Amino acid sequence: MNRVTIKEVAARANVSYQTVSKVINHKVEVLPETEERIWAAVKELGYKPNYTARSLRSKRSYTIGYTWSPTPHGLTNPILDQFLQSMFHTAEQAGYYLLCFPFHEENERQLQVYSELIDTGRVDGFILSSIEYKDPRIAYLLDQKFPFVGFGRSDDDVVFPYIDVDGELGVYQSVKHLVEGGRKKIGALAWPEDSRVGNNRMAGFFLAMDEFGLPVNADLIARGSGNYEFGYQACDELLQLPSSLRPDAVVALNDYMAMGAMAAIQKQGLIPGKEIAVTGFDDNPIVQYLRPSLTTVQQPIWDIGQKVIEMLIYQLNEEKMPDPICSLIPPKLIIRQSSLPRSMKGGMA
Amino acid sequence: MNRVTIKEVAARANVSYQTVSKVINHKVEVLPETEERIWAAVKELGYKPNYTARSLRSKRSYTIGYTWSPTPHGLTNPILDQFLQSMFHTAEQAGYYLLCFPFHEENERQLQVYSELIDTGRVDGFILSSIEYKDPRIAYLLDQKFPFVGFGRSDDDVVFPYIDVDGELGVYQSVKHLVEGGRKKIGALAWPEDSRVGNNRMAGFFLAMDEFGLPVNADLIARGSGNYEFGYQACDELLQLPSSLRPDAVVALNDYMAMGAMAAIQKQGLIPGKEIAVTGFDDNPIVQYLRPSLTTVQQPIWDIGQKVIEMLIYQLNEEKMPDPICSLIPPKLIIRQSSLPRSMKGGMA
DNA sequence: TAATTTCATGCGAACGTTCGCATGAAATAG
DNA sequence: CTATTTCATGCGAACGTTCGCATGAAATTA
Repeated sequence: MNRVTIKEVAARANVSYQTVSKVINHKVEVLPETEERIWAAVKELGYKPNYTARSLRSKRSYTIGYTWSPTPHGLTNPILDQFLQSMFHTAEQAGYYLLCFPFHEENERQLQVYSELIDTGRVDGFILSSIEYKDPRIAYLLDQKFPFVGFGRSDDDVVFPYIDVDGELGVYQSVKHLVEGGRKKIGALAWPEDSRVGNNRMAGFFLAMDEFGLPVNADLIARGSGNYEFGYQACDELLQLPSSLRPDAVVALNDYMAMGAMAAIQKQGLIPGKEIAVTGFDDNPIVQYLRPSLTTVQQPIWDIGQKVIEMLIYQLNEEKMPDPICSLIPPKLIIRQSSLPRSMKGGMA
Repeated sequence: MNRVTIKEVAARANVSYQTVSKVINHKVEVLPETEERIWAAVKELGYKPNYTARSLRSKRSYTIGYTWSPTPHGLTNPILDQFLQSMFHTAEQAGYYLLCFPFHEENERQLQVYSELIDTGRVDGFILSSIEYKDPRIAYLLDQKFPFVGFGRSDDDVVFPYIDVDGELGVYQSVKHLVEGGRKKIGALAWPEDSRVGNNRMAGFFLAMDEFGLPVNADLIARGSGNYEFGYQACDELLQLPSSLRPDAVVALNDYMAMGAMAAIQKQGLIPGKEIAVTGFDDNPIVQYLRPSLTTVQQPIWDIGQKVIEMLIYQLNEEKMPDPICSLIPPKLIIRQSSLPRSMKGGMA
């Protein structure tokens, strides 16, 4: 339990301890002979530099702070595990670790934790997710000039480093795929209009509808909490519409709503992917097993976790903003059975 | 960005900085008047003690290390988010944060990371999960006398602090419930015999079968990787058995296998919960939405995360093992449609 | 009134590094 | 052969705390 210090290494290598420090940190060239002696001593004694002392002197904690909004009850976060693991791995390679702390819904309390971590010197930077419009954390960190990188965007006029999935493109691809399958009356299951992520994804819906010359019918767009129940209920209501209005496809902004929609369709004795196509978003592993399996949009989570950390570490090392300061990652449409093309007969009618 | 130090506080309060330290840490009694002056200065300057300096001197990092085995591809970990959040909250209340680091499958590399964190003084203790038989981390940490608490057990003869879900009780309850519903030929979908968690849960199966006087038929017990595909395939094979042998209920050791089993049953034109009952384990939020909804065993994850942290902090503060050194938490059987009682006619036959 | 105890606060040192400059020997130049 | 440069290493200080003991004044006791 008694730790080896740099002085013991120095004594064994017959140099001053400061020289050991410099050699270890590659701050100076010494005689090959000396260097060898030092490394030998390090190895023989099993010396590992004390993190705290190093951190105190160099004013770097080699620690990255992260918190995220907990999954609402009744859902699981399909990307959390992979996102965290990819960040841990990328950070470790650069000699960093992640400090995870609780998420507080209340803005003031939330900021308190961030400022605590900054003022006590526990972290060198933050990764932000669960970002919304007017996110107070972004204003605060920009004001403090404290390094951070977001997974996701905030308001368009706020400039900060982030990586985001191109949700617009993802939904655009979904709609395009549906149209190519002969679908014409396309509905959507979305979040409320104050959802940053939701609006981004819906932009792809509107763009595609416009591009393919399809009318957007406001009655076919339902907004609510993005869970299974809402998807079920909203889709059930769509199915009550007179057959002239009833959608032949439903784009859901996440997989849970899509699963709810599929259940509602099946309850009516219809088959998702036949009478009514359904698409989701996220590619929750479970959806490949549904009957029919769900067409959805997959986000390259591992890449995102990696990039987000790399961007932050760039900021820490170079002390300037990354260039480009932000980037969008294209997601991938995974086509399955829930969006089979409309039979030719129907498509030509 | 210039941080306030304890000396500035001292200057403003007209005392020595050491006195400020003592007052802040409640190490000494001073005149109420002086104390007031100090706290006022702290507040006015917004002083937050530098974590690194404090940590260097007091040899405590106020940090807890944690890593976990990443979810295999095609699955999501239904309890990860809640487990982490509950630990973060509990730790925060005691002034601790969690340091999360990557999981390495290879034993030696894995231990390297643990020893690195210990030797550099980055953490005061660990929480362990994904524990298996002969877990090298446990041997190592016990040998180093480094504080840790496990979520889960290892070999029976290894004594260390842990909290575990009573998987045996959970499966026992499942079987009991099935028997009470008139089921007699009960099969199981399990992990391989080298799975610590699996064997614990299966113990409940055997206990219940024995207690209710039902024969255990080895042909009705399938073992494999606990995913959807295995559940599907194994159950499909059970359904091929001649009707005299075919099970009227299947106990799966997790929800994914249960979902696979339900799909296999449905493929045969049968209804889970009618001809063949199915139960799972974990209460993945999704299973309440399946048709039929899945009977399963729910683990009180929030409580476990809390307890595990409390046990560790007890060790850190008291410098002795918690008493009792380990405890089992009873899980809760959630009864849904996949395990409806056999119709009386069938039950009496 | 002198000796002792109590109380409130101060002081020096230490935790284990990194940083910037100093130093002395060897090598090169004039 | 002296003056200068280069090279390898050493040295003192600092980072911002906490810790243990010292100190001096006030309060108590004899």
